[in-house]
Amino acid sequence: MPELPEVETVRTSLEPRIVGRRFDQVEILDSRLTRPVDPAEVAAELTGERVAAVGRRGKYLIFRFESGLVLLMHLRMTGNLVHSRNGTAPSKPHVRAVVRLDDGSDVIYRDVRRFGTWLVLREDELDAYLAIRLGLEPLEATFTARDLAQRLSGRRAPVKAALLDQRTLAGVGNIYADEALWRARVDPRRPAGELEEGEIRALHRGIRRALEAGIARQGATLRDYRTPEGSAGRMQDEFKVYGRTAEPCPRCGAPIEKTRLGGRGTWFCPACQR
DNA sequence: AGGTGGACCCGAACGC
DNA sequence: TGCGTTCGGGTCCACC
Repeated sequence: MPELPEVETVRTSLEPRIVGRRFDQVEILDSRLTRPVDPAEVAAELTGERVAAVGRRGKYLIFRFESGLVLLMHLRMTGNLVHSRNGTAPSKPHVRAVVRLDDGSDVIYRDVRRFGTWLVLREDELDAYLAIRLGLEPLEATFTARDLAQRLSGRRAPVKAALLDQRTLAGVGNIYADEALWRARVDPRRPAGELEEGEIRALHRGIRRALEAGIARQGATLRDYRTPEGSAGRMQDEFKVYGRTAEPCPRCGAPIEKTRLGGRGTWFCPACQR
């Protein structure tokens, strides 16, 4: 599932391949992708646009065009971008859109579960759209433990549920939430507002370290995620707790437990996460 | 008002 | 073997 590290890896890989290129042809094969907007309308808007920059905010990819148009893309769970230099779009299953660039290469969007979204906005609409959905960027230098404390204070929801809320901070999903809480030695079931100052600092550090580790390994490939060059990430080999039911905690050796929190599978060490 | 659970999807894993 | 059921997860939305 693409979370911040996976989306950042996609952004980094795509940037040199797409900046300066023009969208020559745009084919949108699944109307769910642009719903409620007609896919033909979106394809027409994007055709002829030249890419000025590829950005990221939380789990969103942001394609900025020279005209001031913006394509805001969310991969959700199984969305996947492939860059094909030869141009020939590989006849793979679940292709939902194809963009032919002016150098003859193709950007292919695949999505098994069809949850991903493409939204076209004007540059001046972007900040407002993102501001109501997303909190601070956890890897920005301006994101401090104090900011985290402020976002968590007074909240009775389990701290993991608060981390999954994208308005608390942007980009942490189910995997990195569990990994960050393990690093911070914090029990995911604790009410967010009851964490002490030292625990907040540890959590702040744990979030950043977990996300940085994910970026350094080009994300985690469990099933669908691939970089645009088609390679798998390696972060799944470094998971401390995620998906490791009954395996020994890498820190204290106690068996990892699985529970359910906020409707999601949650893995933690019952001995050293307090 | 903040918190929670279901809907949206579909392939894989599981159970009988 | 084969079929039906369950699972999973990001975001939105309805409902407490």
